[in-house]
Amino acid sequence: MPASLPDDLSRRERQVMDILHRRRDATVAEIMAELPDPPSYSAVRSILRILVEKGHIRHREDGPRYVYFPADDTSVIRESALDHLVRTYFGGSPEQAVTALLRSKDLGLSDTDVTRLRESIRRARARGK
Amino acid sequence: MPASLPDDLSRRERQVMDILHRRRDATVAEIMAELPDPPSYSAVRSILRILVEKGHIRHREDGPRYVYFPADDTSVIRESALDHLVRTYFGGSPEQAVTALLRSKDLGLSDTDVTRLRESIRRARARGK
DNA sequence: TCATTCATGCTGAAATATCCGCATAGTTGA
DNA sequence: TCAACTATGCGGATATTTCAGCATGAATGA
Repeated sequence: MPASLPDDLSRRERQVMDILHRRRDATVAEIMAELPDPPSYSAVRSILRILVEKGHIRHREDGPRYVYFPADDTSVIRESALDHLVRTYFGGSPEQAVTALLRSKDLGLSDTDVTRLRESIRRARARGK
Repeated sequence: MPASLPDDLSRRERQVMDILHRRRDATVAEIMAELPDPPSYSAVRSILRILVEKGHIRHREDGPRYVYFPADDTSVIRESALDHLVRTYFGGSPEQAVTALLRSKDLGLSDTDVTRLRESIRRARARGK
């Protein structure tokens, strides 16, 4: 289960994996363009080669070039990422994480809305337990 | 804004930062105990020294020993981590992330509950916009 | 008191990651 | 056709990370 081994990734490797998760797939040139402080084309390909060896990504051929993409199932990886985030930054409490998300700028909810939703979650949870 | 520069962290450094965020603070021995495939005491202290130099952590003295803790404000770091997660794994949509969280095992909500809550969020959001 | 224990500061070596260049092969268009 | 362009495969140099050992000083307890 490679998804549960984030310790297996170096700095650059993690950057590349993030890009591939964001985009779903990408060519070498596209990855290079998105990398912070971009190294040479060859350097990017070296990293990709290593990621393939480690089994984190795969590639298909699109005409003359390769298109790389994450090897593991997206939903599994998402769950793993969420779990890690909740445990690391929110004391293992998904509720706290939800609350923080509800306050996200992009959602544009009022304080009243957030309070109300939190209450709904609390009730639903009490009911289930 | 060090919190927005996760690219500044090597593998071991990231592992240590995760531990410190989970625990809020820790001694060298405690960190060593939690590290996967633990290196020597000296090695851990080297990493801590680097993290201090980079400004990511600080320490206070507790009797004869140091207690290390993250240098940056927790709420800021949480927000930054959430933002990164949402952009990387959920197409920049906080709603999708919330939904995934609501389905979290630990919350124990039924499908009906989740659907209902999602609907509430959608409505609240439409109202606000 | 004073030996033991446990802490830190520092330094350098080993392991790993990062990066680039060269050789080669396929594609494209004049 | 064939020159220019753009791929990939591979090999190795450089830079960074990771690690451990030694010197030193404070706390501890017999």
